[in-house]
Amino acid sequence: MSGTRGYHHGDLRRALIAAAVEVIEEAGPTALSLRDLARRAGVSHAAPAHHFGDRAGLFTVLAVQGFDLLAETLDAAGTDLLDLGVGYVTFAVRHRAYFEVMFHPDLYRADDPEVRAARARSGRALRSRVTALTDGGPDGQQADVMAAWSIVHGFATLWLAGAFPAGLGDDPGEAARAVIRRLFTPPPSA
Amino acid sequence: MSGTRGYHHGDLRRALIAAAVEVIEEAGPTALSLRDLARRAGVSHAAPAHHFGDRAGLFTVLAVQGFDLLAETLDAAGTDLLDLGVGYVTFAVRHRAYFEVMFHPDLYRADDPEVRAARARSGRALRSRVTALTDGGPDGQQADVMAAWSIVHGFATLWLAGAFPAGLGDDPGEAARAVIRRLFTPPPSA
DNA sequence: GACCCAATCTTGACAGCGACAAGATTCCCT
DNA sequence: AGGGAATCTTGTCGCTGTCAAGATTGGGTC
Repeated sequence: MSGTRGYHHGDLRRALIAAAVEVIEEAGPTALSLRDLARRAGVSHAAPAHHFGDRAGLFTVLAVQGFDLLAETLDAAGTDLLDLGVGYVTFAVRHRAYFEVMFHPDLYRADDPEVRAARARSGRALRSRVTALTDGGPDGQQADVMAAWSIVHGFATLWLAGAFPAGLGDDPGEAARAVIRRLFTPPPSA
Repeated sequence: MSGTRGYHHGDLRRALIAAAVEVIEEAGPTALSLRDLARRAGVSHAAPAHHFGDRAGLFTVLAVQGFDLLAETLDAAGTDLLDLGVGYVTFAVRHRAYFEVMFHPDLYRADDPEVRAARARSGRALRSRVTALTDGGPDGQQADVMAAWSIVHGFATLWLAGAFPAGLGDDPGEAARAVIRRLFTPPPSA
């Protein structure tokens, strides 16, 4: 499994995934082509089909890995609600390729058992952390989670789409901090 | 310009845009094919190229129309900050096709002058309404706008992606109201 | 160590797509 | 009535995903 020589690649699956992440990072999921990935890995044009079945199969694998990575990130985030949110935004920007795939269910098989499980893991991570850090009533807990999720997800999405005005610097985590602070707290009246 | 008979379609541009919105609504922007649109409109496969140049040209037109539609929606929204947010979410769900295109700049020519102008219009609408409804200091105004935008945009995106748990009903506006309430206000302690 | 099966990868082919070029048809204005 | 411009068609090219069939190799068993 040392190199790419020989009939068998040896580590093709991993190589294809790595190349896919790179391509998506640079040009978005739409630009991803199985034939291009095969070319980059130095294998024939139909080799990827064996590992992923089809294009949706590859995206399905990426979605699973992405949700697992997000769950780990959230579990490892700081104990503060702000740090948790910054962790979410940082994940989206650092692992942009995974993030974009994860929240475009039309790209992959969203009802795949592994996807459901991975998504449930990251959902549990987010939910447990938020509910532990807010004191909304029993009725308000779900709305608290949704609010926290919405504000960080919206920030990440808008940041990645380049929708925010220029001049915010290049540290999304820092910019996100000032925004997330508005959640659950009245604005600092001047 | 009565029907589709004759060499000239008469209203092809509008028909193609309408068909595009329909397709995107059902299957996402990725599924859109110029040849399919031509088929639906009953014209030859190369007819769309004359009106939009290429695929990105069509998405560019949709982005312009979408940002203008959003600007109108925000201008017409209620005077409350909650109503403004509900208006944003309602726009995203009702005009899902436009919304998805608008915030995927890799689909269209984001630096197109008309796009810039339309985006500026909707940006101004959002900014002016939010700053009028919050009392954050001069330094905090930008963060206030970004926070409001983030929470409604995140809610809309997650709702459209089917990321929220089931059982929230089918009225995104109502569900959004409980979430947006968390902005700038402490949670209702039980 | 020889053998066989399954996993892996290749070759070949097909239909659909975006894009471009060149020609046909029609509208509109003078 | 005539002519230019706008609109639409036909034909073609390379690219893509997907399927089928064959070639090669690794790993386990006797």
